Amino acid sequence: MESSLTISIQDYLKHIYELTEGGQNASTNALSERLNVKPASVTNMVQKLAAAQPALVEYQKHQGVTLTKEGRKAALEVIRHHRLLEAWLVKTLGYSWDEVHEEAERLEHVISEDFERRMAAAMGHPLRDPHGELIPTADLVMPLEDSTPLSALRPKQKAKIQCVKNADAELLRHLEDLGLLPGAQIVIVDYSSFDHNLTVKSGAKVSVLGLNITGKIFVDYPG
Amino acid sequence: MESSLTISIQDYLKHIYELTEGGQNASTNALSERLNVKPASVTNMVQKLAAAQPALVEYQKHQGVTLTKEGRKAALEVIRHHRLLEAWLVKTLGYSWDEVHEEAERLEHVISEDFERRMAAAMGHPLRDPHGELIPTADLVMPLEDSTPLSALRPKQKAKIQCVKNADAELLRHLEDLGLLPGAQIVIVDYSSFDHNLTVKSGAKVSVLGLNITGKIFVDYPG
DNA sequence: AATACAATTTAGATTAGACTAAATTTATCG
DNA sequence: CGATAAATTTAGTCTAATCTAAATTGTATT
Repeated sequence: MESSLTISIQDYLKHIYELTEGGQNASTNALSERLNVKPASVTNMVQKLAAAQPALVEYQKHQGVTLTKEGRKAALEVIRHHRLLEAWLVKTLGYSWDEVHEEAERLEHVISEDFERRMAAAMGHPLRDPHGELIPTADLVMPLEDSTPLSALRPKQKAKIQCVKNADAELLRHLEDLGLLPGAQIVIVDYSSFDHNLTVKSGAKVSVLGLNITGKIFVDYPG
Repeated sequence: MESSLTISIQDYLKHIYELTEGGQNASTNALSERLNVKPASVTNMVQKLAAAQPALVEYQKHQGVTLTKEGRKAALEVIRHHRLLEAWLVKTLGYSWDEVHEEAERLEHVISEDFERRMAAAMGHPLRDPHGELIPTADLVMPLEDSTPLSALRPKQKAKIQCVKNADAELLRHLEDLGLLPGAQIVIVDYSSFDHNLTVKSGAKVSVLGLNITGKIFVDYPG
């Protein structure tokens, strides 16, 4: 009985959170895509959710959904579970960063708070998961990102890859082949609007555009 | 999509398996108790299950349920997950043997076969879980128990505790306090039908009857 | 063999979460 | 500013798993 929220409510909260990070509302259509549920079903669910849990979720017809502060915490709980699990599975069972997401996706809903604490402690309370994503703290605060999007860098700048966001397994494997994992040192070779050419420290030259990239690569502020 | 069985079907199979180990059928009432579901619901579910998965489950009105060979394998899969998870959680996250059951109960339904393999490999393919229960093999065979019920021992016999079955968390804590964990050396002090008195190696004298015992303690054949 | 009790099943209702099709609202753009 | 497209919601249906209450079947006992 650790949590009275059903699995799918946790999923709704998580995806509402992710869609509202930029400050906007989460539209039923956007949620529909992410959840693989038809828009009409999302409307229905979101209406019930807002009626049943007004402390978590705010909904207005045709305006989409937002989370309350408390709702955001509930979402961060799920995200913390997910990211700790990814880190844990990579560390203790040798999962690779492209395999680990799917497994964590299922486990995140069923682990106890005790499990969460034990994992965190066993890893020394890590700040980031294997993709470099920030892990919400135990008191459910999302730390501030202290790095910069790739597109903010100028040619010749040196940087270290910090985080690879929203990439699917195939892209992750590709990036790994190229050595573009979190921690990799890179130098910006050429740069124009969306044509990011960069060289990893080893000297290999890669076109990020050539990877048909959909996610974003974040890097440390260069020193 | 690893498995097309829903969670509750897995639970039905697992409990049918456990109830039919002695060769009998599993009655709807017995299942009802274990699953915390009303008998009428069990009948209903079991009828649907047998209709939908005749390769797994056999059902006859008023005669209860049995598993086919294939059904038994499906059940052993869940039991293997459970026992590997218990071993894994105890080993890597420091869970105690009385805490670990509940967590494994939830996780057993959502881990992948890959997860199962990785755990098994990481622990060197253990034969028993923390309670001493045998872990079904990777090809889903339940190994033969090579130890003996406590009640088969005679006074003065020495033995080593191998397995503590079906005990709840409270009893497990009590047994732990007394040093009666798997691996403990014991000597049978007195014995009469159900009044098992035994002495642990350390010298403490314990009445197993006094513990109001509900599970069974299995021990190695004494040498 | 008759009766009574327990176990099991049937029948019908309920709930949650999804779906489709149709209606409505909002946005866009000549 | 009105027409059309896109997004959203409404209304009604479906399925799975449960429930309760009532009916039935099986079992034991005298």
